[in-house]
Amino acid sequence: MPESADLYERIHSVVSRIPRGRVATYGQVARLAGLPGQARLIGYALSALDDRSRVPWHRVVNAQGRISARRDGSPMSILQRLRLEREQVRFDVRRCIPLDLFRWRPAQGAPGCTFRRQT
DNA sequence: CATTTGACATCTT
DNA sequence: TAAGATGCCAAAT
Repeated sequence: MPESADLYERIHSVVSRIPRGRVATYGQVARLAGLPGQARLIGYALSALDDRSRVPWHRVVNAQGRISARRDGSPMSILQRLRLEREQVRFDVRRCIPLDLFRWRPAQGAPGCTFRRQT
């Protein structure tokens, strides 16, 4: 893949791979997109999305498993929770998603599989 | 062109 | 455990 591809495009590509009923953290998406340590960019890339886009932006949460509130106070975070619950993703009383159970594990290696991701 | 801001993560008090 | 500081980068101002 060309390195010159737009960062946002790469980010959207990774987010699009998150399967239904699972979530990924901003940092995780950044790492998978080849942008280690640039978790902030993920949110910006997602906010730039069009409403018509099919990218599952709602499957991205912060490192605590919580839905990040918008600065401008837009109610999108509520829609995000609704969409996740619609996919059977559960929240605990602290409004946190148990990442142990719902975190997306790309290319879940079968036992004995010698797959390694990006060096 | 310099600053500010923003859907974060991680380290350091 | 909680609160503050820092790194990072693209867009908006």
